[in-house]
Amino acid sequence: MAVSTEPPPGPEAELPEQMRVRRAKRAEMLAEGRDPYPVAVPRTHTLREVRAAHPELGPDTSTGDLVGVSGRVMFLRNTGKLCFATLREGDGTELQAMLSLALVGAEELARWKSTVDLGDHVFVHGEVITSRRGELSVMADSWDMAAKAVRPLPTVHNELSEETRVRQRYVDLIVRPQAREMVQARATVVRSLRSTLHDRSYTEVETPMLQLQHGGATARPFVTHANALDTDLYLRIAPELFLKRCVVGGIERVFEINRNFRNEGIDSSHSPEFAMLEAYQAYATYADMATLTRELVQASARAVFGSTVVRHADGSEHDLGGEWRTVTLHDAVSEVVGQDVTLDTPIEDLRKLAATHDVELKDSWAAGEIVLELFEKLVEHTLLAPTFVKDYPVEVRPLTRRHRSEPRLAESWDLTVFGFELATAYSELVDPVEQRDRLYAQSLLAAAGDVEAMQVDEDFLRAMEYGMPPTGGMGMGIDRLLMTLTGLGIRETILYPLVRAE
RNA sequence: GCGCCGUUAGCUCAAUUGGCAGAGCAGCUGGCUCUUAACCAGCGGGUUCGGGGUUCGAGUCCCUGACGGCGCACCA
Repeated sequence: MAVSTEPPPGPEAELPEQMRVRRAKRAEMLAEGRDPYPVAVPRTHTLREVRAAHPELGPDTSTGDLVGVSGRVMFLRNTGKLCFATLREGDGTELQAMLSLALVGAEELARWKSTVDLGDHVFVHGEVITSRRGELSVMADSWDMAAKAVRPLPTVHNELSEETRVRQRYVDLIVRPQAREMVQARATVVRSLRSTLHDRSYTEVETPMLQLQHGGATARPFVTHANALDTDLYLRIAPELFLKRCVVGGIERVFEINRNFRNEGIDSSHSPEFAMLEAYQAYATYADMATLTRELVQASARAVFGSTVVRHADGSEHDLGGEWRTVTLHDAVSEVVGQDVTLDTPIEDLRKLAATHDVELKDSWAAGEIVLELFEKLVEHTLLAPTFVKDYPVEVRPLTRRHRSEPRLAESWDLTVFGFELATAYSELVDPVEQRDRLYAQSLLAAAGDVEAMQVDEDFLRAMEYGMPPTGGMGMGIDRLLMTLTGLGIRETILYPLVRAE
């Protein structure tokens, strides 16, 4: 084998051909004294502004308007003496640029052809015209690089693989309009939620995400460490206990929109970090919170779609308008199994029912837990229209106030839409003595090894002892609200979902 | 955590029983003054996810690891 006279292969030599070519073009520009990354370009109009100023021009028209525009090159069509490029700016607006030999001269035209690649940001100055085909364009009298891309854009005409979309969301945003739309939809929804709550005299607060004790939900937390305090801290699984402290303190309508962290399974509807709205209202009950929740969701739909009719990615339309169905847990199960299931149904009958429907049960389960399991396995996925499922057995809502007329039930509901849980609410437990008993029971579970059980938060109990007014509380997943509105998976609604290291 | 499927050019994907790794777009060279995923002619581009094995010969078969998808379990 001959000895190579080439320099030893370095990182440059190992780059794909297309990246070497683009880096060479960048180097060429520098060698010619041209900056491939100028600090500014003399832009006078956005592409959108140019389009807005000339909405209806016929083919082959000159306007006399001189503009300086810039954008990312999305398509290139070079002929011998006339070049076309489609420029695009951040909001997706596109405008054609044209460069002709007659106007820019041979040297500048050649420089365009040899240095501009798909994906580059370019600046073009010239007259606003329409082409013979009627395409609104800027006919260049000069052009410059605004920012050279050294990595090739993926083919615009193929769908990116789901993994690339998630891992390289910036590329997804460049090539896929729906990705940009999701970002806007999410921002619109969050703005709408805040607006609806502010209209109802709610106060927004921010409570700790790093907590000494985790509570407010049953879930496995992430653990981290504070060096200054030499103590372990938990990333919060819910803001609930701090928001309730706010209610004790007199912030009688309070909400927070922020991230929770749960160290649990990851799938198409679960992310380890997820955005949540929690709202608490003094002198409200779970029924009031149902009305609030419906209004929040419907206002969000109107903010995004201009109507309560939501359009899913598959093209289907669903109307979330009007009143929503409310059904008790037991009635929901009764309907689907075709026989009456009530609080008085003997546990043996429930077990038989589970067996007939191939629902596996744990031996330790009480009647309420079996009914809930029947609901989750047989009913939940069938509830497509928004449905409040209410009045859960106390066994499965250990921290909730008892129902005012049936002590075996808790005043709580889950809102199910398109087969998954979107929100949950309670008439909150405010008796500090009972609260202490229940948290103590949880702590015994924790001591016995239940990683999801709550700890006894003495400061929270102290707050409760000062007296918390009757209060309704509600929690809603923001990501899931976006899923409800768009029909997409949770990883599509989160800009940068957690992914394993490459 | 368990099971099944997958990973091939910059991107999206092919490759028959184990027998010369291909296509479209993108790139490079040349041509073209009205293109719209332009067109015409030509050319280059690969650690077939990593490691090990079987075989005359492995993208293909076996073992192992990484990553991903789906299902189950857990959960909102």
